[in-house]
Amino acid sequence: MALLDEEGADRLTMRRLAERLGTGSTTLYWHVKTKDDVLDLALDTIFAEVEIPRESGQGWRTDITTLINGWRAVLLRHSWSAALLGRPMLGPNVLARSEFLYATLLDAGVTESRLTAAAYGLSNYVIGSALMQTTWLTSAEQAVRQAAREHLHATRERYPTLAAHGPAVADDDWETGFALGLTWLLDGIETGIATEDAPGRDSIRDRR
Amino acid sequence: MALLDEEGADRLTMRRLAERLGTGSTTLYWHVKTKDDVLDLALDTIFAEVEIPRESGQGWRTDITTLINGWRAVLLRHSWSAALLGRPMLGPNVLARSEFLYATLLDAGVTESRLTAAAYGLSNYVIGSALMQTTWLTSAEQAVRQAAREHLHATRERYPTLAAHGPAVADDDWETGFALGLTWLLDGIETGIATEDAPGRDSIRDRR
DNA sequence: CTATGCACTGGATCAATGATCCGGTGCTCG
DNA sequence: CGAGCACCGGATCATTGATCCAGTGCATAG
Repeated sequence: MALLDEEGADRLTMRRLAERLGTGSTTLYWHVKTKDDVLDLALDTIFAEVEIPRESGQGWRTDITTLINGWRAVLLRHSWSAALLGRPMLGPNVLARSEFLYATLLDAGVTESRLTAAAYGLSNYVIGSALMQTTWLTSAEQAVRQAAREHLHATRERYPTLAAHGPAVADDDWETGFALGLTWLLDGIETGIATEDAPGRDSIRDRR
Repeated sequence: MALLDEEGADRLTMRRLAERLGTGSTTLYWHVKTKDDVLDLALDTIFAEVEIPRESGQGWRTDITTLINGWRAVLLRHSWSAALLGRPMLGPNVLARSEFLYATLLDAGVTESRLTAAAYGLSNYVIGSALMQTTWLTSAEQAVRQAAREHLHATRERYPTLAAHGPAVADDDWETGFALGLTWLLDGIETGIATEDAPGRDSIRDRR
């Protein structure tokens, strides 16, 4: 984790990791089958940092917002993690957060027909956002971002709108933008609860 | 592109690519600086397949929906692409689509304060969705998916909700789920147009 | 017709890296 | 005290991205 946080995913080598641990590189293979296992373990480990709201009594929107924001914060704090999300996440910590997400949505009255859409929508939004942001903050460090801005400026007659109302730059833009999109998704989910439009099927709330 | 489509990103080697092109591996480095350039070029190439709606007259929601759906379709068609999205996308084709997105939103009356949020929200949502879906459809092929289902079933007392209302399996689930989340985002964006809540700032529509 | 220059090619080669083989090493428990 | 086992690591291999440099063929100038 320390090695990943400090130098990024591409600088993680079995040899470097072993050196960091004060051991031989081949020793690692006694504890781990492949390097991918190391990444899978690291990825699941950071999810333990995401606090699960318990019995907050603030309502499902608040709970889910807390979870999603915490998820995003962790992904951004460990900037190497977002690029690794393209692998199956089946670790216990990831599953525990998913369990909470599903349970909270279900408890809030989200119909099963919309349940996966809601859970996946929220997850995908976080993943995409974190991936996009870390792409521009870390892999660029400054060189690529500068080059991007210059390139946009140089070709501004071809992409006038993009050059004028360019992509986010300040940190606040990322924050408020993410929060805004999250409320849109939550509003949509909430509307699905109030207005049940799946005919012939009782809502969960009615069954209680 | 053919090599990537057939065998995936991890099987793309400079040697294999050269062999496929009937040339020596080192020859490639005359035309391309690094392997990353190849990936960047490939990534921008597939964006050319996304058709930009032109003068449809169907309204901004239809146009944007068409663009986003086309974007998603391309990412899914080339299943290697989603995992590569964690790199700066500055190719002309990508920029052209972004330009259209920004311009359409702006023309629809989205205030500048919400413009980046809307554009990024939509983009991030597509990226996250495509990444998630391709992760489960390709990298698993079947083995991982099967293992995941068994694992969920084996530990169902720990994750009861997740096991009962498990993640999407059928193709239709992905489609409808994505469409649903997209409408939520669009609804949120549309609400921002109708109800202007940024005090002291005129909406673009008012200035016309 | 020839010479010059240049776009382009590819075999040899290097360094880094993931992974395996296999012979140790030290601790524990009977 | 000795057997068994969890654990270690040097040597080694195959793969891969990338570079060096000696060509090769073609077009154009003289």
